[in-house]
Amino acid sequence: MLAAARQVLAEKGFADTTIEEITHRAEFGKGTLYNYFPGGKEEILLAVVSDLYDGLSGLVERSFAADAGLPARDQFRHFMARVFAYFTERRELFLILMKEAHRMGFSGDGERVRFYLAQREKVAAALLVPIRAAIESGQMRPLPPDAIVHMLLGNIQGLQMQLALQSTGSACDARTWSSEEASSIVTTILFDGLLTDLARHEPGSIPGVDTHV
Amino acid sequence: MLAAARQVLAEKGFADTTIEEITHRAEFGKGTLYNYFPGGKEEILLAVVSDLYDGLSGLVERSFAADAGLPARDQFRHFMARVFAYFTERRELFLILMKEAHRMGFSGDGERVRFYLAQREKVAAALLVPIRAAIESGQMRPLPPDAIVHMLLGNIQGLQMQLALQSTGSACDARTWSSEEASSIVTTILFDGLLTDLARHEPGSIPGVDTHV
DNA sequence: TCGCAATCTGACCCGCCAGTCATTTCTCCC
DNA sequence: GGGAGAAATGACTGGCGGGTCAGATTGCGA
Repeated sequence: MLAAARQVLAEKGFADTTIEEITHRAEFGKGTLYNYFPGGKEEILLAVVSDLYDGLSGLVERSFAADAGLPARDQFRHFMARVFAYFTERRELFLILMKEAHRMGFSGDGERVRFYLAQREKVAAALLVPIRAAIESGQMRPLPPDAIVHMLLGNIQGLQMQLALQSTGSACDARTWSSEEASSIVTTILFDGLLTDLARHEPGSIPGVDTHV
Repeated sequence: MLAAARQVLAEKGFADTTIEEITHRAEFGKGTLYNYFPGGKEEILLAVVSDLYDGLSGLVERSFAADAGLPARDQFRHFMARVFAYFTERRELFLILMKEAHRMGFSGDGERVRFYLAQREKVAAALLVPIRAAIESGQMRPLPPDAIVHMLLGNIQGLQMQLALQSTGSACDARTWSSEEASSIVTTILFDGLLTDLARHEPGSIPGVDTHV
């Protein structure tokens, strides 16, 4: 039942998904769905999203547990390759993330927003552990860990979008990347930075800003 | 009219927006909207999104033009601060980006996908110019420019989401960042990398990957 | 085999809203 | 002022889909 909902939600998005399509694909009657999910469409969306984030935070925990002891850089590179692979095999999860999950955070409905934040927190909390560890062991620059989490997630999403879009025909010019290449690139940028050594001044301090145009 | 549509779309999202609410807020009759936008709801969404991306790519061009001659690092730091400020002042644009723009890229409808890619291309093309320049001048690591674009956009979105969510009450523990702080953090990570010098081995090469768990 | 409860079912109801179009209001030129 | 064309209007309609509930089906224990 959840599987059917996941499929349809990924294909059409919440708004265009009809209860009938879900139940039909699950080979159930419409009323049955309301036995399991009295809250109707809304509740089933929440269940699917909650599942999704559980899967993600589980992946975070398993990945870093498997790589305990390795240098931080390798831990994160492996982790990202696994995330890319995970979403590549489960396209529908990524689509739901894109289409529905994020928009919940901005829905204006306090209830939903709290739910969304709680979901996101699952993943963020799991990621904070290895980040804090890497900072404490002196391998990672002591920047605000939350910021690192958000950038990491943003990067993954950005590249994953690129990977997803390139498969949607389109893409015209760009060559395509495998998830290994993608994770290498992300890791290089994140850990080593974009600057060449030539242009590097004094990494380690956050310089001040004056940016008024 | 577009302004009204922008407001309502930002508040409610495409699916929950009614034509009546747009026209009412614009102080027009419903029929009038169909004079200007015969394509109805769909067409008005496209118009708003197209506007949005024009604004963004304009910002890219203006920002880098204003900073021509500065080191790449400063150009990009200023640029990001401007983007954060831009979206902070125009919350509704960011909300539309979150709620509607991205999902178009995965809508399954070829027409929409092509439109979305064209919009995104506007911004990507504008960003490629300074990135290529920075690589050619030896200031930036010679990674695939498209990848850099996507990561940059992903980072901006990730942090901007954080900025937006922290204002939505919530946020519990985390302290809040200004757009200057945010852009400093992003710049530091992007340009200098996460590694401390201690842990840095040989920046400049992209190491191979073997990531099968 | 029967009876009862738990589960399933889908026809139906009802509110909602995109899009239409006959009518009214504006505008501008003679 | 008058008239013709353009622009604006909003009551109306058709259909669509979320949610309900009375009845059908199943499963199980006696």
